[in-house]
Amino acid sequence: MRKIDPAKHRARRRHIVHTAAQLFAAKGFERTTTAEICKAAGMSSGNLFHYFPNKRAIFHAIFEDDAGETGESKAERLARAQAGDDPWEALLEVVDLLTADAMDPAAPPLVMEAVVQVHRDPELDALLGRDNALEHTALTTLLTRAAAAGQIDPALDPHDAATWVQALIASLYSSAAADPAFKPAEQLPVLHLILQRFLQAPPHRENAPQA
Amino acid sequence: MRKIDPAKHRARRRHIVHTAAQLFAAKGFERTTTAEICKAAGMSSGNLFHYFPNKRAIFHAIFEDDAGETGESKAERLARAQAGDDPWEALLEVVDLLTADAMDPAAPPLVMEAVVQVHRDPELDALLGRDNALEHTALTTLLTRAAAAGQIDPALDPHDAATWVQALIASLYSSAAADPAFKPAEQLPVLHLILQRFLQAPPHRENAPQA
DNA sequence: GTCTATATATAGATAGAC
DNA sequence: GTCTATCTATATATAGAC
Repeated sequence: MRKIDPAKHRARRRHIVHTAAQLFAAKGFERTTTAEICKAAGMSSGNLFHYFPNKRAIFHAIFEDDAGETGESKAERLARAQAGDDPWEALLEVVDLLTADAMDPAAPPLVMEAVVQVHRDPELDALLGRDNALEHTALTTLLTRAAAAGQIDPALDPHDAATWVQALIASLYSSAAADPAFKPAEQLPVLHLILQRFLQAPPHRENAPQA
Repeated sequence: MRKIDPAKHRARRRHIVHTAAQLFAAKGFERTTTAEICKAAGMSSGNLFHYFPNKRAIFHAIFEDDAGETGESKAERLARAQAGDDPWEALLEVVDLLTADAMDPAAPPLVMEAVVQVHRDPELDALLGRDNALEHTALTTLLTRAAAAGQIDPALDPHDAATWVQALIASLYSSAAADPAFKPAEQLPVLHLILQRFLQAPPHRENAPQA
């Protein structure tokens, strides 16, 4: 029986998405032409549009949370990291998970491109909004648990703090995208330091600077 | 004598730039057409290109540091804020200066758009690079002085810390651009808190969480 | 599934009258 | 300085053969 081979089809899609992602990262969405994608992926225009209905769909596919052949999806890994017994340790694991992608040189420009496109593309907005909500919920839960366990400043609003943890992680991407000298891997320890000092309960102190 | 009126010419340019900025913020650079800018600015295509050689030049003009009719340029205000006697106070003033623009709803999307365009536009890269270097130098100087005055953690590398202060400020823009629920004005106190805790010398503590 | 060829649209920029 | 009219290029997407 030789119907269509869905595995082959998926692999071909992946190849297109991967090729296009490099181009989108380097040149942006609108300045990357479908002709360039075709050439880089080694196929014709007619064939490319056999796999995707339009250019935008290729961009969306970059951000879809597919599990890959071997590993878990990001949502699954997030759930697992969140499940740890020690809330502070679990928080650090989640942070590591969310910062890992920043080491891929293509990721920061792609994320910036997505932020810019999100206003003009409700479908992408929904897609990334779901991701974002998932992360925010995980962080809020962990921060609440960490506060209850006396590991962080109980005066912090967990919801606001989670938003800022996300913002700090996003800094890794935006700084890398804006400045080639900024290397996420090198800056990770500083990010950890900032998170620790921000979230930690401040002990009593005498000579604090006045804000 | 009725030569050309340079003041009128500048005002007309400003009008175009301001109009275009709103459109670029809402729809991005490439998806905003010169025809739309013409219509919104109330002029013809022929006339628009009498003021600017091309569309990109309009975008550049948004980020040029012109003093406005009345006030100082941003570089001047930065120099003044930097000159204060108390380094910590001066640092806060510089931070306030650099966060002020984030309250304008058009600014965050414009900044994101600029980050994305900077890779494809060496001229814009140079323009924003100068700005960035100016701010970084100011912050590094102040952080060095503050460390010498015992106001912040002397173990921090002033150069790295300055980079992160900039990253934290940039968070205000990128978070606002990515999430409509994020209001920079409301989040400013949290930013100050993070800066204070990050930069402050940490006193000795017993029950710190382990990183 | 893959190709070649092309329809269709729309953009940025210019020419030249007033 | 401002306009109308238009040139030229290029992009996305489709049609239809193999």
